[in-house]
Amino acid sequence: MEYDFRAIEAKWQRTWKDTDAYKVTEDTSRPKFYVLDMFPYPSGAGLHVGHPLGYIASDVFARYKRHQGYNVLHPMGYDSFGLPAEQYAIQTGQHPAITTEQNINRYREQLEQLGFCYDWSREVRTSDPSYYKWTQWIFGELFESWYDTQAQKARPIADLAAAFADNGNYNVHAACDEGWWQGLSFPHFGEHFDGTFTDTDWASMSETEQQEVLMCFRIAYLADSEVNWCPALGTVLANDEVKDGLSERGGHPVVKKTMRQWMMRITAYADRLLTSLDDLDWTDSVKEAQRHWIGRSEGASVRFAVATADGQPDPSGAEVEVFTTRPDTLHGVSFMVLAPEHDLVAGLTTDAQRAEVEAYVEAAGMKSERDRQGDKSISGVFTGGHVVHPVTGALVPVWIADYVLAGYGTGAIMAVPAGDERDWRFASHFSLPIPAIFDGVDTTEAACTDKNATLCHSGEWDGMRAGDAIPRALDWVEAQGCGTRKVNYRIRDAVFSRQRYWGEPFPIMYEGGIAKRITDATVTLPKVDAYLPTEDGEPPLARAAREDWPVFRGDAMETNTMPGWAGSSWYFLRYMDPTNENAFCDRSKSDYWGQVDLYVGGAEHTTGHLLYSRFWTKFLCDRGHIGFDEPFKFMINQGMILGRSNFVYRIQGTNTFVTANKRKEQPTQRLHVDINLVENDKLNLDGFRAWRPEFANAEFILDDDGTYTCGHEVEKMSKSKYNVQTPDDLVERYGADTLRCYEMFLGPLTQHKPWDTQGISGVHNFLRKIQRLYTQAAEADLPSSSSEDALRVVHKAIAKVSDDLDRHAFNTVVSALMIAVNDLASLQGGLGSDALQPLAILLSPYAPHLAEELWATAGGSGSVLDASWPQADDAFLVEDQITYPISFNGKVRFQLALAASLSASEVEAAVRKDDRTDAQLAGKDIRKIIVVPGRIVNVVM
RNA sequence: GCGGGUGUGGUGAAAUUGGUAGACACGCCAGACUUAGGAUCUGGUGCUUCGGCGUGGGGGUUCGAGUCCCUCCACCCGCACCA
Repeated sequence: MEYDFRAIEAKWQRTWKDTDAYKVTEDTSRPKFYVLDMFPYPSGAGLHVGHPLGYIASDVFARYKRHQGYNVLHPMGYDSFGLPAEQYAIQTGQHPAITTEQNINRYREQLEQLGFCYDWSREVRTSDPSYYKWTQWIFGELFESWYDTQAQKARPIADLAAAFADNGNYNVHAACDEGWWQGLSFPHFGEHFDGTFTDTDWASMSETEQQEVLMCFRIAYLADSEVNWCPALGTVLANDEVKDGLSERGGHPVVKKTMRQWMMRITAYADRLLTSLDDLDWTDSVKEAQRHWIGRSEGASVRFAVATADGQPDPSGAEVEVFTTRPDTLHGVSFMVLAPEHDLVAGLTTDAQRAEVEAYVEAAGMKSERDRQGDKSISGVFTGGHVVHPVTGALVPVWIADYVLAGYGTGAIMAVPAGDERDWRFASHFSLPIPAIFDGVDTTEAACTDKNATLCHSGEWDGMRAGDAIPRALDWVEAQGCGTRKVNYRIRDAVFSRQRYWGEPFPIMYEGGIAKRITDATVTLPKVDAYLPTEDGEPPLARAAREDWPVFRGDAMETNTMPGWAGSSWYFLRYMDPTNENAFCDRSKSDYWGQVDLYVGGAEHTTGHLLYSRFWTKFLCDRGHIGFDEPFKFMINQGMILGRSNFVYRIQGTNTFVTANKRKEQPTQRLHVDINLVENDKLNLDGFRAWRPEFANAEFILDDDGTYTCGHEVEKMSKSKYNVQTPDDLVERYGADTLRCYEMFLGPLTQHKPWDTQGISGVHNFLRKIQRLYTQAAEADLPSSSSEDALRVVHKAIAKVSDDLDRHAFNTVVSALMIAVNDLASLQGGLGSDALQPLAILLSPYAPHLAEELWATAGGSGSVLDASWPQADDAFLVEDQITYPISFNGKVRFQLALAASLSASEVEAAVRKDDRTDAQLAGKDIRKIIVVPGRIVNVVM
């Protein structure tokens, strides 16, 4: 009987739909399991075979867990705000919602034909108002919270206002920017204000002033931040869109512009984001990326007094603060370097140096961040100013250079050329002194960064190992009052505003210049006449008049939108309670479903996503909205499926194409050819001529057997390389079950691997073969008990498949099933329902449609979906005889079948007795015999 | 430069704790059935000078190493002047 996959798959997909087979609800009587895929951005191109790889793996696992009795949550949705739909809208005027809807429909169709066990009733779309209503709500909560650094958690902003009213900010430990009060100009905050205020001060402030103070402490806050502004294009550009101060597209001038932006105080969570990584079951590479992004380093903040012209500490108390991880090298400081943007540059610069310094600062300002980072050449300018060395009292010249970044640490460094490679290069380039501070190490040719070096010329630290001197130096610096211990982070607060249309509007209105949260309605996107920013640089939403806004409050609405990561930072929670209109997710539901037990997605571009969703999860936990503070307990990153491109070779200047085997005979041009015109690297000549008009009269130089062999190469799948394989074609030809099994069979999930359509036939044959087994058994009236040999095969498979799935080895499961089927086929009968029913269950995570069919054939009742996962019976796994490989000095020479019950010494005796042993010894003595019971025997001669 | 990873037949790969390297497939070769099917079945298929040699190269530990240690090389990914 034919394997009619089309009929089978259509039938079961209909049945599942009709019976709501994949609908899940909370059920406290059963353990839960949450399997999540990284939801896709629905692009216009649809899915290619690479996309479903992770979805198939998670689907297999979800089904496996269901068989094991878990209540499995396995949802799917769309990250549907994004740039491509907006760009399309700018070009065509079509509303991005329409484009998005079309793309989603296409995705849904493609996903559904693959037979995934998603509970579609839980689908979410980040661009849907019923979803982004709650993204806005979370933003509102962030806006109405501050971070208590003592309690190490977020708290309501009302608590902070109450504390201020009660006792000023004396005992308040709130995360905020250093010098948060700078930029605020209230009567109470005079020139010498140090950031501390009293309850009386607070009470004397106006409403507006109080709000301005509170804004400095909110977790979601407004602040001035520098962006790349391109007036000609009327838009803000990302750093990588700017080259040499000009826009990459069009070559228009770009200027740095300070804009008021929404920010997220993720820095408050830096330490928790770092430490809780240890408990996550993620790959080291992903965790390392998180650690690097957070970039924690321990050291000291050291203050150098600014020197007056006569070399005395400036009486105004002006100081340059630097961050260093190597306070032990303090005696090696021979100069100081400030970032060109540093506040004190102007003040330190002497008149003689002013022109040169200003030119350098201006040039640095013109360069984009990216160019500055890409340029490794050494440049810098002496300011003419000096600071006083806190230990030696010596004058230290101050330079500016763009290798010092304004955005990291304090934007200033103490340069120790003997102990730092960059400082060393700078010193030798400008012929600055390189004081020797390491005993017996010549630092005239290179810096010494080894912490095992011994210090010298370093006062009381002489003779100490540098690494050991660090804590001493920290104590010393603190005792002297010229510095403090400090932990520095690389991570910056995240800019949360985008000047885009197709994103979440902020639930924020302005009243008297004060930003206020809108709580009485969902702010939906207004109608606009174009999706571009306005000419004076306002975001697209600023095009909307008051009446264009479905919800308008206050004097003005916030016109920025949220960045792409807003909606994806919490979507895993919405799946738990997708239609709740009163909460983002009911606490009882998030308590039940809890953390994601298995998160599957690509490792590319996930560092930010993971960081932000971890941040929001911790915040929601702090505020009591959920009961856990890490979203994804365990994560697998699937590898990319690469395309296999085919090439034809055109002889230069002709319309003649030469087969790959003969192309070396003349100069040729290599052209991508559509893989659909190639079978087994042989070109379909007629198809090629019909492919494009210019090839209609193509001539060919063929192989001697009359065929045209194409060249091939493994590359990323892309339309322009004509190597895209869609799942649709393959489902049509082989069925979803075959495609599912094949994608898993291809190789380890986490590895990148090339797609090879040829191999799919092997998996397809396997499914046909297994169906034949069942039909034959059914024709033999399906006995209830099978032969012992058959049961051995099945129980071996049960053990292997269960074990492999438990360690997420998805590829070897298919092999194990193939082996079982091959073995059963060669038994020629003896198959009954006690073998065939468990086998159908083993198959069902991979080939759910066929498994349903086989389950029914094998006399199973109901759907296979809820059949309990079979247990391997040890009685069928133990062998009574073991064929030992007998090796001599590690080389296997013959096999010896022995009873499995024999002890090691009995095995040894049997080996000694065997005639073949004597032959191998050839007169030599046996020094030792190693017996590994059940495994191997090694005779040492 | 730093961090992470990978390296095994013609190809995708397997080998879970150190115990017969190459399972399972693709491809290829030969044959059968048939005559044109994207069909099915059977057998073979790491290399070999038939002694052996083989998991990127070299060294080590071990009775025994793809697996552990040292070292070097190649490739891929991420970060990249982070003080």
